[in-house]
Amino acid sequence: MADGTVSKVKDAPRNPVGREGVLDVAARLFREQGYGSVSLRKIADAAGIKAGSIYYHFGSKDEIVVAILDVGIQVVHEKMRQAVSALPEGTDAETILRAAIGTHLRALLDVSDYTSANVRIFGQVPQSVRDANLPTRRAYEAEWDALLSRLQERGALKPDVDIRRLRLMLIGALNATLDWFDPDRGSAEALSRTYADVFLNGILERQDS
Amino acid sequence: MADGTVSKVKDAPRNPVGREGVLDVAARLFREQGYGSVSLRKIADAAGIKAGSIYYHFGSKDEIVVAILDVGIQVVHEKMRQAVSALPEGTDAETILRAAIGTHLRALLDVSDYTSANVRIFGQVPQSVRDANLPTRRAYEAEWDALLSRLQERGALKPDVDIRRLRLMLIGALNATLDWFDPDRGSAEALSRTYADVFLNGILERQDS
DNA sequence: GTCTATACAGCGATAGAC
DNA sequence: GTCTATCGCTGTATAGAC
Repeated sequence: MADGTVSKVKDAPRNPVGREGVLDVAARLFREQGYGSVSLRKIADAAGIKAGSIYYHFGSKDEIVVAILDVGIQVVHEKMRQAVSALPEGTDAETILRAAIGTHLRALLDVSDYTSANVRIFGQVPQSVRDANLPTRRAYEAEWDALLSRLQERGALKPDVDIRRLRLMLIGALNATLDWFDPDRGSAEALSRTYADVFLNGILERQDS
Repeated sequence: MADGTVSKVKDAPRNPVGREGVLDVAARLFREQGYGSVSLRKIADAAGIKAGSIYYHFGSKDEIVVAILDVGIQVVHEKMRQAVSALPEGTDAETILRAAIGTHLRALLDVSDYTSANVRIFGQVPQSVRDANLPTRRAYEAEWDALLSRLQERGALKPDVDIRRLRLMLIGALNATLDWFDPDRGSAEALSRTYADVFLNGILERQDS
């Protein structure tokens, strides 16, 4: 207080929103309402600025959307990689898969508006925006394919399942939870356990033993 | 030709499109492009009429969408019920589930623009439209819940899985195929077999035996 | 970095002729 | 049953002041 910097006490809530602030607000709105229902005016309103001001930070609406889509994948990719590589060498396949599934599902349902916005609106945005997000997606998909291939090669997964198809089924099933997940009915953590149970062992009661 | 009816030979391709024709065209466009990208002008163009003419058949755009959503569920519901009830009494649980899964997936990927449009755009339409479609959806969901409960009661399914959650997981996973299914990489029929394999028995290689 | 003001396109919807 | 013409609204985007 007694140093050289000026501490503004009044007008405190009027600090600049900035590029980050716009992105955070936009990601939340896209997650909640989808692509078509969220206009630049709505984003500006929620951020506490005027619509025209957005163009100081971004060249177009598409530029905002691409940024959000990329961050959404990067967040879940990074968390998934860390969760798996944090496991001790020689960890069994079941534990590895449960970690990967749990991390993806928590990023989607608990952690990141960017990841959930990506899953929610990817199918709604213009083709050019989807194309811009593709390299980032491919990298995350490759991470999953590498993980699943490793497990299949060491004999932990059934040998006849195509890895690409398995990854599409798994990620697709997890992402679909966004449409109906309700934290009041159970945590993302508990849900991820159920998904792992079903994918790993199936739903049929086995009559052997 | 020699009877009392007049057979117009000229102007043959100019027959009226009608309510059905508009719905068919709209369902195809919604399936292909999503809700936000399909305007009444696009629908009219594809149907070979002018935008204003649509209002002779429908009171609003929402009315078109609700009609398509309802038909989409009714088609897959009816086919699923028929496929299951066509099986002889005493059919084993695995066969029943494979029939239900296969029917749902074929309706979605092969048979009906209405069903695929429903899955594609349901999350994009206004709340009022979603609400209008809810009763129809509930009926289909109840059909699945009844089927799964029957199988669980007769001891064919693991006893600890919540039926509602299992249905959400199953239908969600199947519907997600719409985002990536490519007939050039394999038929819907083959895909449904893989889904049944995974859901029934899981992906882990079993070390017993 | 944000504001005001505005241009311009496309949307759903309506009215009346044929 | 379809056409033409048009209205009002909302969207993205731009220009220039502060």
